[in-house]
Amino acid sequence: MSHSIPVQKDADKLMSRQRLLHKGQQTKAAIVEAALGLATQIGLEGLSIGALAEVMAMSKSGVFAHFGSREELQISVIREYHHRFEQEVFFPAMQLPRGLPRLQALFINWMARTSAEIDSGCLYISGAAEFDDRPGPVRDALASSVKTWLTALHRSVLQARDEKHLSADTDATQMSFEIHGLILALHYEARFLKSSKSLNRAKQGFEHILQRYGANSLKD
Amino acid sequence: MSHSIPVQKDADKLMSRQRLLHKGQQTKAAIVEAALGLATQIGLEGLSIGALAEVMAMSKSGVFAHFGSREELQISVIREYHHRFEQEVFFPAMQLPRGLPRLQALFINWMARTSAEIDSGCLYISGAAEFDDRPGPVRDALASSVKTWLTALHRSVLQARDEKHLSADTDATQMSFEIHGLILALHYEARFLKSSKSLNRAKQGFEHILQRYGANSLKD
DNA sequence: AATAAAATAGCACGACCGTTCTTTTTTGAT
DNA sequence: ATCAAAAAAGAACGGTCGTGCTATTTTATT
Repeated sequence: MSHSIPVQKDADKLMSRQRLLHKGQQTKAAIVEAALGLATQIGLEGLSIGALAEVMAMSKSGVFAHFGSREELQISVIREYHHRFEQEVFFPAMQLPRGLPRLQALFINWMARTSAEIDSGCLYISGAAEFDDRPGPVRDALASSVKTWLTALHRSVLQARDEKHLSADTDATQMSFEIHGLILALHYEARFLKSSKSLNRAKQGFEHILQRYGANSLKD
Repeated sequence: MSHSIPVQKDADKLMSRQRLLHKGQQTKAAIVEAALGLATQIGLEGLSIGALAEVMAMSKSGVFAHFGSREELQISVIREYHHRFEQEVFFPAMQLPRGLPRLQALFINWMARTSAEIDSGCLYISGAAEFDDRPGPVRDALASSVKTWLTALHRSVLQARDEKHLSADTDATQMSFEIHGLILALHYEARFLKSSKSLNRAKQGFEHILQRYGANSLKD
């Protein structure tokens, strides 16, 4: 009440609202992080509020209140994964020049994200298997994230062609499909079959694809 | 008691034992078939005895008694899938001459099994995602089946090389890896992303791989 | 220090889970 | 037709699930 100008008052209210929600958002972020860890191990479907509460040393209802439903929790996990995928795979590659360098970086980062870490799997892959026959908002969120990423990959192939790093008749969709296959095979053989060589298999497969689509030398 | 010779009596006993177990095995087979249908839709983990009993119009305990545990039911489903995979993918291809024709048939049949049918997914793919971090007998049964099949594919590549249908320096493991990737991409994009074009993408990818590994013309 | 709001806990619910028992029905050979 | 064995049903168990409701505690502002 001691404030002189209304504008200042409104600004304070905004500030206070932010701080008011502070603690809540903080723990919610921590819950989502833990949930992401669980989901990448046992799957989005296996993710249960009870188990999550135990990990967080909280009550079930305490955890639940942050989301309002299990589906909303799952969607929050997907959004968080999307965000990390951007940070670790997409943005770093965007730093590199368009064309082959960027495309190659996307693939390398993608591989690392998919299989290099021992414990965590790829939510885009495990989630697809779980939700391919289960319509609903969770599936929609997952598919939307995946499509965003695959579109970015596709765009990067197009750019590489435009930059004359790939032959002019390159079918970008086909090439993206084949690259996607390599990642999926890497994930499958590394995570399920515990094959240690699959990272090199994927790398070499990528080389084959580059040759196939007439990639020029990187130094030109 | 009216039988004259003991040998004949023993033979009858064997017959009767077979018939004695007849009805049980019959319904068990029907249950496994229904379970396979459920598992390919909602996953091996999602498969529940209650839902299965409802589909079969039986009691939960009636269904349960045939397996003794849920894990045993899951393993039975995996065995049944393995059997059908052999029938529909492997054996038909074995009818063709060694080398490229057989390899190509394996791939074609595999594609058909994986995605052509609208409703049912591939248990080897969905199962891998579910059990890549879940040790135990179910995972073991699944991995064993998958390895048997991938080994057969690998052997077929080796034969194609031996028959001079592929270039002499063909890395069979690498080529198998790349083929596997195509199937996985097909499954992913067809089933999850509902992309109708992916079958042709996979076919063309296979052509690219054949060219890459120096496949000769099929007619020679 | 007081206060309103936000965050968390506690408790209970109905539903489904896999599994174990006991009882009934069905089967198939004599 | 008899009868033992096999198959199926029925009922109940402890457990976990997601969720709703009502306290209680914590937070951040005045």
